[in-house]
Amino acid sequence: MRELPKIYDPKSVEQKIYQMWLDGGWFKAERDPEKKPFTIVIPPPNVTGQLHLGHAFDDTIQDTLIRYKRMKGFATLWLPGTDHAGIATQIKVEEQLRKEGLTRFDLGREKFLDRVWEWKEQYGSRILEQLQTMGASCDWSRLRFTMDEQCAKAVREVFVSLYEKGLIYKGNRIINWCPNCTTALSDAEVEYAEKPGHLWHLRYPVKDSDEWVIVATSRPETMLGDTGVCVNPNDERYTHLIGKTCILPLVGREIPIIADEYVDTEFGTGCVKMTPCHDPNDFEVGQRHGLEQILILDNDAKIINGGKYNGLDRYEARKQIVADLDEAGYLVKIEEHGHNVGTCYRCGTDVEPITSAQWFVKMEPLAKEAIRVVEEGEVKFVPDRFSKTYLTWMYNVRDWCISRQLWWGHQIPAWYCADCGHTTVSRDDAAECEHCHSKNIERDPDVLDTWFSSALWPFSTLGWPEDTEDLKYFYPTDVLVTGYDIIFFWVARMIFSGCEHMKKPPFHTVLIHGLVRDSQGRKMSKSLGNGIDPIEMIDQFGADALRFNLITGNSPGNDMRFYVERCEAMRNFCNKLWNATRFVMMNLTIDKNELPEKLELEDKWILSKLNALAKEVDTNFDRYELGVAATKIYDFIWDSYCDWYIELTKPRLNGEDEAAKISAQQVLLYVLTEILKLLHPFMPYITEEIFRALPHDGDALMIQTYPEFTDALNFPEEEAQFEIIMNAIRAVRSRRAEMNVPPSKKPRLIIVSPKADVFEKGTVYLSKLAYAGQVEIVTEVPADTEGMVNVVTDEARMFMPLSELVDLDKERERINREIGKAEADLAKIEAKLNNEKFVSKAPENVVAQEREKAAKARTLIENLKNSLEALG
RNA sequence: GGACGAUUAGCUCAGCUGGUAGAGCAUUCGCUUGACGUGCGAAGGGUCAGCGGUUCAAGUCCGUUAUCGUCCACCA
Repeated sequence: MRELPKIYDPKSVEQKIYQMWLDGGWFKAERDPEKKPFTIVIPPPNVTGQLHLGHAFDDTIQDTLIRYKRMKGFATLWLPGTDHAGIATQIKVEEQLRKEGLTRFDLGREKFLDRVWEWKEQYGSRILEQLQTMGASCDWSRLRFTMDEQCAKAVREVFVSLYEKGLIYKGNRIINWCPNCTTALSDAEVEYAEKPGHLWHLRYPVKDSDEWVIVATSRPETMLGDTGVCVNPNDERYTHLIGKTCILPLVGREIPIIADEYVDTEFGTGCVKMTPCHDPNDFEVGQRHGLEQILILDNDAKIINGGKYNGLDRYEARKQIVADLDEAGYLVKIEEHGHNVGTCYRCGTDVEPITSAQWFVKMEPLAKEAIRVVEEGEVKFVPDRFSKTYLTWMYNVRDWCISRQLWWGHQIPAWYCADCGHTTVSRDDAAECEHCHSKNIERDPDVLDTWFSSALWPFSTLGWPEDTEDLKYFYPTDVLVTGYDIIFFWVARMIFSGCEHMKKPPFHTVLIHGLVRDSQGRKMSKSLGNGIDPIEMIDQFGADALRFNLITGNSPGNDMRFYVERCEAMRNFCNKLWNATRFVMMNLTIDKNELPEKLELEDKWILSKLNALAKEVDTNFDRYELGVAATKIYDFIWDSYCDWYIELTKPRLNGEDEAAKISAQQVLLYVLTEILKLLHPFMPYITEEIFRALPHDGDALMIQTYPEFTDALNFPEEEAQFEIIMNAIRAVRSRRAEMNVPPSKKPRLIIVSPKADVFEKGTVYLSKLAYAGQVEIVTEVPADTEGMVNVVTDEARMFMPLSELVDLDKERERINREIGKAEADLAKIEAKLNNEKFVSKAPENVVAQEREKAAKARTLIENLKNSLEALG
């Protein structure tokens, strides 16, 4: 038998164990027709990223589920991979280039992409290695990347088939433009921030008249692109102006005054300047009224088509234009006005609405099925409230802008003919225009939104569009685990993509978790410098401790604060389990894990509790209540097994009776082994390491069968009996603590109880755990108890001859206090039982429970009163 | 403007389908108790945000108010 060190050292264990799992090949998913599949695809982390606590949390949940299902006999596949993360990665490589004094344009597209691939080769596996330190049991043989050949094929197929169905189109529409990333963004990629601003009131003279209109704007510089002024048709102030024109100040352009219901008569002046190229609403109005479109900002948000302002940055232009308007007398007033500014979710730059030719996915037809599968429960969100979030979004979803003016990504498979103008969209790279067969064609330089390829992840990773064996066996996947922050980006798009291309939603459950925040509840971020590195936590406390910290103490969908102290507490728990094992091992003479024929009362108690635990844990897993399950296992190990059961076996282990010694070992070993199985999905490393050290069957703990409830080990009667003894022990300990009696002092303990037979079985426990010298069980109160310390429960009266410590007055006072409390309790219970409605309407077992409580309370009171009397 | 979440012990949070509250940390007291002081035993501490309702019974269900937070939409 191996000797274990006194303190558990995760560092010396984790790598070794992980290697052992890899060598065993147990992560590798096998398609087994005899088994049910259970599949999770990982939310692919950015290939250039580093593991942060959010990943650690997400991945711990997934690994726990996968390990549980694996032990439950499912053919499990946890498919790992990384995301090419278009903008994020491109920015990183461009930063690197900048240090060399280069831009991507200096290199050119091809060379730049080579550099990105180089970067990917260099850093792309870092996050995966970090994932491994967490203990992730991914099938690394199926590792995928959103830019690998297989995924590219899927992307191409999806793009072309959607195009053929008319669900992808190119259009000149208003989109969100990030001037820093110089690309279009989807609506989902814009974050809104409330910022203080102003409302400038500008005077636009009406042509051939002394009149003018005053428009209010928060973006005066966009006036350069104004092609109209709009009022509400029912606004009597302005009806006479409708159809007239005004002269745009500074520019001199003549622009029409139009009427549209869109204008709110209550807001501002009731007159709105129309800039169709740079405001989504103006764009819509402009379309309705055929307003001219004048683009006044280029890709860097500098003025174009703006005369003397050309080349100015948008904010610089604002200053100048306002100054010029003021000088020329067109500025009426400036009001303070807070407003929401859209910013780029990648770089934080203010986003500019710009009309631009981009590719879009037509969402309405796709959303229909994506709504149905959630409404009809084919896809369930846990917690359920997120289905509402999802549905609201899906109901109101607008067309998805999928083209990005980047180089890193899946290039759009569209070729434009210079001769006939036809667009060829093709699965294979086009060599000629499909319409006029001209070779004079050029490919669209843009790439697709990163989320376009992630949306296909649940089936592209399994081989689609090929009809592979993996796809047939593992699709649809089962559970998708992710944070609520990417429901729109990713979950929603996976669902409609799965429905459209696979005719089946990609998973039946979406398990949503919250964000990991710092100890003050702030989001962890680089700029705040409040991030905690999970690798550092693993280094300090072990992966198991980190995992347990993350999985407990939070509820699904809610954010959690991360406390390093909790990691420490969990590290202590590991150590506790480790030392329990040391205890078992140093007493172990058997080499086989089997239960004895004859079970003692305490054996039945612990086995029965363990059995009940297995059942509860199963239920909790079914409901995705992983934290609850983990806490129950923790409590069982620390309280039931360590603090009670191990202590209870000591008399047997140290006694003379060989058979008793063996049976204690057997139960200790059996329960410990079951504990390891129960705990393994949560704390894979330490449990596996301990399992190896114990006598065991099978190659590894991770492929053992998970414990299940069995009638054979259900002993409710014995459990209840043992609880009586435990209560007595607790009562004695409590009394002793109150009186400051040290454990070394072991007085005689006289027990008077109608349950003498139960206590008879418990004398050893009482002497061990209640520090009793000699335990005497009698049916009548002996005559000489006067002046002894009284300990009273509802099952027994106990006496300890510690008369030198007893202050009779204090003792009376204490007992009277206890009587008072017990009587108050009883009064409450009796009030309930005397309530006719309660007795008639409450379920029988509840009423019976109350009756039992009342009986116990009465006994307690009686016992206390007798004790009081006996004091004299 | 709309939706959602939170409000429980000093702090951070659990509490599943309603049956008079739990954990970790912190605090106090005691302990070389032959696995563990990263430990053991004991103790203190909560009108479960307020109000109203349903019910025999409400931290739990319903309504409402307040405070904080998140998301969505957005009127220039």
